[in-house]
Amino acid sequence: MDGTERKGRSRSDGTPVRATRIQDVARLAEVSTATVSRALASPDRVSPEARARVLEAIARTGYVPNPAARSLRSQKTFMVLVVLPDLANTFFSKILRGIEETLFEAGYGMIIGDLDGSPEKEAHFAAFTAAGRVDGAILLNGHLFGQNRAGKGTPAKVNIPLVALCEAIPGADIPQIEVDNRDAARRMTQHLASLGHRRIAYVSGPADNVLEHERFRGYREGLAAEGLSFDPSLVVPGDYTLESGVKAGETLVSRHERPTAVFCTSDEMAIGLVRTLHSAGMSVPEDMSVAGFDNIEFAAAAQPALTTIHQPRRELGQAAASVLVDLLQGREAPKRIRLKTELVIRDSVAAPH
Amino acid sequence: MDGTERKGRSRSDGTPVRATRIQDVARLAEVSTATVSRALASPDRVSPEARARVLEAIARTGYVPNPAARSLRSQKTFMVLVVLPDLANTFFSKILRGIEETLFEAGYGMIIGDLDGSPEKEAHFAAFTAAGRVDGAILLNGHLFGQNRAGKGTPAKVNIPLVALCEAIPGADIPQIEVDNRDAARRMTQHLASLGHRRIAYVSGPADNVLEHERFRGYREGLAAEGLSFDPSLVVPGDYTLESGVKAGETLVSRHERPTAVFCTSDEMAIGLVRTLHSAGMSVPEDMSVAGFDNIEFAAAAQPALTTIHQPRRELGQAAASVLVDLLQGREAPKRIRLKTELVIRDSVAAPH
DNA sequence: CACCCCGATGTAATCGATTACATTCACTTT
DNA sequence: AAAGTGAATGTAATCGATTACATCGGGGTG
Repeated sequence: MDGTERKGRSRSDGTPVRATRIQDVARLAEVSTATVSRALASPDRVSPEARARVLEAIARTGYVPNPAARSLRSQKTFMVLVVLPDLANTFFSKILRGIEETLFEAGYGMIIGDLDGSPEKEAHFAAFTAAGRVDGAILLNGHLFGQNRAGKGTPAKVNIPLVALCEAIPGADIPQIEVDNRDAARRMTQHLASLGHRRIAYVSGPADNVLEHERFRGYREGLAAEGLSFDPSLVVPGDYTLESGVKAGETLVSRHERPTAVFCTSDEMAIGLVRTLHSAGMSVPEDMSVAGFDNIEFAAAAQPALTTIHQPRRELGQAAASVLVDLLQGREAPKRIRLKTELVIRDSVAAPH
Repeated sequence: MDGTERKGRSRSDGTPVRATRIQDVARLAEVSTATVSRALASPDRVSPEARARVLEAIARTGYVPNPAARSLRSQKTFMVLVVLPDLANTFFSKILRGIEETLFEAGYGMIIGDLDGSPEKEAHFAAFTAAGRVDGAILLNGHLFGQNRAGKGTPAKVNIPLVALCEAIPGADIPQIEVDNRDAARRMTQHLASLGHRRIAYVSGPADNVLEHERFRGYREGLAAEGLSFDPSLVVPGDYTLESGVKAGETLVSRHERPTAVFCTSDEMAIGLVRTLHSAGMSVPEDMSVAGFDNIEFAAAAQPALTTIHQPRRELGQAAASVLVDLLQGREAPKRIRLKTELVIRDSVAAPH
């Protein structure tokens, strides 16, 4: 041993081990710390021999650069924040997987911010971002960090690349990744009409939802394209939850003149609605066809298996992450990406009796 | 203006804004940086007047400490890594929510590591952890970072607090948070028996799964407690997936002497099994009772609504996070926490016909 | 041969907060 | 009154990597 302390291995006494530093590597490779750093960051700026010695030393010591130091100096964290309203919702978690995947490949880590409906948390994550703990963020919540809300104190300005995913953020000038909701709703409506349905009900999402507007527009366009007139009494309000589907079902069952088909703008609502119909002694699709939206896991397992619209969730996540990475690395990125959906035909829809 | 540059607000020209530093606050409050730091970290070590001036200056500038600098100096990141096998699985995402919640309250951020079955990613996250990017980790994957695997190079030793959640890690000396699987399985088995069922089938999880062993043990104990003998032919292999439930259903339907009740060790399998029974013209619970495990979201929405065992997922996450935070802050923490499950009685189980 | 250029490398400033150590000053103790 | 005590604060070293600038030496050019 050469007397200079600081080893990478654990000592026999209980002294806490200190990680190898760039200096240790430099000493071992008999070069300066600058050369070590360069050998890693821009290999073509050092001679092949030096590079080889450095790599050898790194392998021997198991050196890993200290991210805090690196980040302090270079103002980069290689971390991305993903903000979403509800982590427990499968719809999001599949998207998250796509995001994580792509970020991982690009060398970025993913930090999750679950808002849980709390504005306090939203503010926290905004501050978090402003503090420079992440290089960029993906927003799944349809808000821009309470930017335009009445908040206390100086609303820390967020100056890093942002990407909006799924939920559009009105008025924000950031790239948006989404599914073509209008087109999807139109296609489903036309699918129902093409089977012979004339009275097609629509169970909506929350009225203030941007997605909802698009889907509703698609529904009306679909009706028009098939020469059907729009009947406001066939629109039943919902909020994407299973419970609201149950309620919508009750509304429809109590009607004199029932629709022959119902287009629900979420699978959960469709499943709730089917349940109500069953309780009322009706069967699906014989007495009424029911279509959903999203193609969640259980759409296929439901009884009857649900005809619905598949959203490419993993791909949505990948696309958003990939746009963000482009922005982070100074490349150009499209302002808007619209992914295609797919009509998934199963058993809950049939021709009217 | 006093000539010293560096403001917190944006300049009219396009110069990128630099965040306020502790020095800016110190100057404004007319104290040293040390006093600012102390005013934040240990308020009782500075005079009330100084503290007030510092807080005032912080409020005016919107100062947020630079985490990289703080972390470099203090060797703390206030980040926790959560490693799990599949982010898209609802079972995990609800747990995640509990974790995030608790970590958030304690001031920690959550980084997600989705393994996705790739050993490469596992190694990456191990290195990630070893590099000191997080203060601790929660493992949901039943592995200890490939610690005892044949890997290339020096396997970076992980020296930070770890907590195992749900999946036990055999031989690892780290705190474990789990549900009492054995007790739960025993209770469900006894519930079925108490309704009069004598032939109770068991659809298992993967044979090498620690949880599975516990549940199987509980099943046998339940039988014994009710004076029923164990019949190996009533054990059908599964792997927790819906598809394996479908298969298990086919196996059972083809039997001469069918069981009157089936206990599936996951809800997904139970749902798949019910589907097969329906296709075979049988009805549940009239012709056969079916019970699940986990109480996933759709257990209640399934047709018939599934009798199952509820795992307190959010609480599991909270407990794990809270144990980890205790460890991180140098407090004592229990070596093992077992949360109680709940028997959820719905419609898929009834007395035999 | 003198000069310039360029690639390879080293030296040391820098990022921003924490904290060991030093200093100051008011007040108590003997 | 001298000395000691302790609270409040300041000075500057420190964490570890990056990188602007300096240096060195070899090869090409006039």
